[in-house]
Amino acid sequence: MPDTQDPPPITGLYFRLFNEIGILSQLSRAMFEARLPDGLVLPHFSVINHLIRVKDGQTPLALARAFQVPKTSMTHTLAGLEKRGMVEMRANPEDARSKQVWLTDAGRIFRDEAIAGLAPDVQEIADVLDPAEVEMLIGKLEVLRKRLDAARD
Amino acid sequence: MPDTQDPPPITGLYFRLFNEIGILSQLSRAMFEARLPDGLVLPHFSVINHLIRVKDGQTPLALARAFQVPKTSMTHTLAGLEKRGMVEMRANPEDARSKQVWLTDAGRIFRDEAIAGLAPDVQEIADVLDPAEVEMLIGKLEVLRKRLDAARD
DNA sequence: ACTATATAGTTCGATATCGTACCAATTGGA
DNA sequence: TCCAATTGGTACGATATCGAACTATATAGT
Repeated sequence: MPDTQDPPPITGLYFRLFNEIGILSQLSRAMFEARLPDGLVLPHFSVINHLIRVKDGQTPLALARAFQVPKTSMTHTLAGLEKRGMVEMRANPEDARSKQVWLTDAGRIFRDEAIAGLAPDVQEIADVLDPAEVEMLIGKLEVLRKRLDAARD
Repeated sequence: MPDTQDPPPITGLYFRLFNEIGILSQLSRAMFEARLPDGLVLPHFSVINHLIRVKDGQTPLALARAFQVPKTSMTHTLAGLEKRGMVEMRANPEDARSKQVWLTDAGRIFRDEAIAGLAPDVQEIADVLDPAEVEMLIGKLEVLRKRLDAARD
């Protein structure tokens, strides 16, 4: 049997951090999706929310980049949204290879209802972590994300 | 067109937090998996690592609970590990319905090599976030996780 | 002891994710 | 003006994830 070494303690620390992040991602996603209409998952909501917060009429590729997912994944997500009437895909008048993604009324309603349904959950979380702490957390996590981002290829 | 309301600012803050967590989970997982042998993904590593850190001989159900995944997902992960000779599944002498998961030498070697291969990445991250900050982050995230955990069913 | 219920694990089907390969349109030199 | 390289998007295949239903064993109540 090979002797198995413990990793350097520092490495273990960072492992724990990413493990915690992974579990939280999984738990929060599951909680979130439990509130969404059947067949819709987090990326569906995220895309709709992004189109409202930033602007609609964006191209699929721009959305894929915004969410750091492969463009094939975005194609799939958009197909689901279009099938359910949440968005409309139109030709891009500026580039015939490309398309534009436009929100529909159903899409806006879906987003409003999802946010409203989530409010109780958010309240529970606010009980254990106050807004100032959340701000601080977001700041640290952003630093981390930008670092990982820069390290990609 | 229905008028779309912005969510209360507080809700938006928590949204940003979970969004950041989700993106980090995705990025760190992708980076990690790029270092693993072909066909092995994060859950494979995580299970092996857990068996070493805690103890092997655990049942599939115990592992599923430790990772907060459905038992069907664990069955799938373990099947992949067994196919690659990283673990051995044996009957549980205490309960004929159940099994035990034991590490093999190949499993231990796989884990050591994965950790070694990851060291450079960890170093890069340590450059932007020192260990004390990481400790603090982990603490806050744990509070959050326990809250979400308690809210499940 | 017997039966109802609970538990451990797998099988199966649906959907998500993502890499490779492909097509069509665009762009940037010669 | 061509043609090569690039870019936007999709089709397809492999694998991951997970819920529902199923089998086998264990346990609890009578």
